[in-house]
This record gives sequence, structure tokens and C-alpha cells, in this order.
Amino acid sequence: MIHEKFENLDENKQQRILDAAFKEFAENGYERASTNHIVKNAGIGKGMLFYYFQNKKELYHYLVDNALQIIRYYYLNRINMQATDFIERMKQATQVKMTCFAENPNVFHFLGTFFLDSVPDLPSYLSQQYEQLLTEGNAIMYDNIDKTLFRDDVDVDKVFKLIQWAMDGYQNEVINRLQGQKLTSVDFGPYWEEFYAYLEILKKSFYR
Amino acid sequence: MIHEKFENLDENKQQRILDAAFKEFAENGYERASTNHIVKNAGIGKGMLFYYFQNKKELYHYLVDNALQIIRYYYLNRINMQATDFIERMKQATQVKMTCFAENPNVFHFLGTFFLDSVPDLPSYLSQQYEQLLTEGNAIMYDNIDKTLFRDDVDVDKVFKLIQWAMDGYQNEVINRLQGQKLTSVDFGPYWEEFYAYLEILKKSFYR
DNA sequence: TAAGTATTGACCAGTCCGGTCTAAAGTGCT
DNA sequence: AGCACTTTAGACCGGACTGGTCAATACTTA
Repeated sequence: MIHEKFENLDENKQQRILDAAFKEFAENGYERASTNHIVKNAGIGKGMLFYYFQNKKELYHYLVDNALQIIRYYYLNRINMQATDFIERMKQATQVKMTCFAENPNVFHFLGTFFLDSVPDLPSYLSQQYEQLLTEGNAIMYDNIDKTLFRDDVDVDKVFKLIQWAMDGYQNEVINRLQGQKLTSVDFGPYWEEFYAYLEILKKSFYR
Repeated sequence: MIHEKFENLDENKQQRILDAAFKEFAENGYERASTNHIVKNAGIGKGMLFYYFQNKKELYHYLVDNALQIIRYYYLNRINMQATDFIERMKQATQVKMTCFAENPNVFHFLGTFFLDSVPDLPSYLSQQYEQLLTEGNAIMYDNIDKTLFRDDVDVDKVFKLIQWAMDGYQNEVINRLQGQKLTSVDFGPYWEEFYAYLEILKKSFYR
């Protein structure tokens, strides 16, 4: 195995290195991320990083692969596609997203900038993995939706958009409100209550 | 005057320098912005930048001042606060924002990152200017709104939020769709039509 | 004890940084 | 034309930081 050395490390140390690397790349993009910062934040010597990984680029690819797997794991198994109610579907998607974000903020942020970053020589197997995740995600959001629930005097596709913008808006609002706090120690109960109130308004307004 | 030299330059050259500087700071934040890039993109010699401005920080402050003035000019004079219809108010605000963005993308982007950037020793007169703009902007959005227009079975403040998230969502959507195009040469007509269609849906759904 | 593995951080050459300064070119007055 | 003054360019400076190497050490196992 290519990453035998790294993956034989004890769990804790592995995680420290991954966290430091995700964070550094997320905050600075590929080019400007500093391997020096990574080793310092991970608490290891400079040499070890290049003992575990061939070079900076190879480390980056390892992280992309890792991040895609994590996200995939969250999304694909937790959304019930039998529910044909669009707002209920969005509710699930939003909760999955927020949970995933709270538990893996660095990974999330990393993938967010990964899309924007002009990635250096991404191997094709990673591009494919990424493309697949996108199409699967799309299916999860829109397949098997009952459009007859909506009031018939408006364009349903536009209402889809409006609902999604509402989801995004609320998520950003919560993230902003919680800025600086450790997400793992936050009680999201009250936030979900508030969220449900918004969903009720959307149903009242957009459904028959 | 401190910036006599710079402001006596012919209009064109001044603008080239401002554009290059706004763009560089916007894309990289204060610390990582490079004066070398700025002079290269502005097409001037390195020495001149430090002939016009004392140093990097002083240039940055000049840009902040300039940007705040530009934004202020757009917003304060073009929104009719006599109109008590919230959606109409948001429509105006969104159009002003998009117009301003299309005509000054660099300035807009610069101010966007300025908020996030931990700004180096911002002089108090600039902080004050900034604070004032924020409160004025708030007034423009929410003062003198007729809340009786809304249906009475929902929380009006939450509907405010939903409408604003819709505005933000549509703006982002358009900006994404037009990515890479020169905004000044785009015909926004069709986009406004589409925008009005969204506003109609919002009125139908959220008003009595 | 000896072989083998894991680990460190000083060190390398190179890039880029903000800022300076010399020398030249341009401008305007007499 | 000659002189004083302003405007311009970019070579250059010390210093910070970069990705990556490597010799020296500590630890583990037999």
C-alpha cells in the first residue's frame, strides 16, 4: 500500500494530521497552503509528513479522496427518498448537511474551496468520484417528488428554487450566529425548532 | 493634501491603479496582496506606487475610504423609502445592488472581503464611516414598512427573512450564471423579467 | 547488541515580499 | 539652450517563507 506508513499510525495522530491538513488547505487553497503550518499544527516533525506522503500534491489528493468518502457516507445513507414531499426532503437534506458540517467543519470547508480552487493535476479517478457524487446528490434532492402538493397558480420549479434559497439562507444564518463556538458542543434543539417554524410557513404559503 | 500627487494623475491612469489595487486586495486580503502585482497590472513602475502612497497600509485605507463612498452614493439616493411595500422595497434594493455590482465588481468584491479580513489598524474615521453605512443601510431596508400587507397566519419577521434569502439566492444564481462575462456588456432585461416572476410568487404566497 | 524503523529539525536553493534609491526622462521657465 | 524641478522605471535590498532533503538520533524488536 502507498499509505501504509500513515495508516498504521495510531488513530489519534492520524486524525491530528488530517485535521491540520484539511484546515490549512481549506483556508489557503492548494498553492498557498504551507506544509510547515501543517506539521506545526499537527505536532509532528517536518520530515514525517514527507515520510508518510510523497509530496504536497500527493497529500492533497489523499485528502480529496478522504473528504469525498466522508461526505458520501453522510448523504447517501440518511435521506429517505420514498418521501415525496419536497419540503420534507429538503428538511432531511438540511439536517444531514448541518450535522455533517458540525461534525466535520474542516472537511466541509476543504471541499467547499476544492471546487473553486484550480486543482493541480487531479487524477481522473478522483474527478470521476467527484462527478458521481454530484449526480447522486442531485438525484437525492429531486427524484420522486410529488409536484401536485404545490398550489397550482405558480411555477413549481421557481418554488423549488425559493425553498432551496430558504434552506441555504437559514443554514448560513445559523452558522454565522454560532461563529467561533465549537459546533460539537452546541445544542441544536432550539435551532431545529426555529427551522421547523420556517418550514411551516413555507408549507402554508407554497402548498395547496 | 496627502494624495495630491495621485489625484492629479489623469483620470484613466488613476482608475487603472485603483482597479488593480481593488482587485488584488479583494482576491487576496490585505496581508497576501502583493504590491508587485498591483503595479504590474496597473502598468506603472514599482516606485510610483510608493510615490503616490506612503506604504501598503496607507494605500489600503485610501481604498476603503473610496469604496465606502462609492457604495454610499449608490444606495442612499436610489431607494424610495416612501414605498411601504416590503417586497417592492427589496426589489429596489436588489436592483441597486446588482447595478452597483455590475458597474463596480472589484469595489464590491473588495468590500466583501474587507468585512472578513482582520483589518490592520483601521483609522477610527473609517470605522465610523463603515458603522454609519451599516445603520443607514438597515434603515433603508426596514423603516416605514407596512406589515398589514402580509397574511396574518404567519410570523412576519420570519417572512422578512425568507424574502431576503430569496433575494440573495437569486442574486447569487445570476452572478454564477454570468461568471466570466463582462457585466457591463450584459443585457439584464431578461433577468429582471425572471426576477419579477419570483417577486410575483412571493406576493401571491406571503401577502393576504 | 545489532539491525531496522520512526522521528526530528537544521538546512538547502529558490521565490516573493515591502520598500528604497539611483539614474534617466519629461516639463516648464527664463 | 540651460537650468531647476517633477515624474518615472526598475534594479536592488534584507528578510520571510517555500517544498523538500538528509544526517543524526531515539525507539523497537530479536
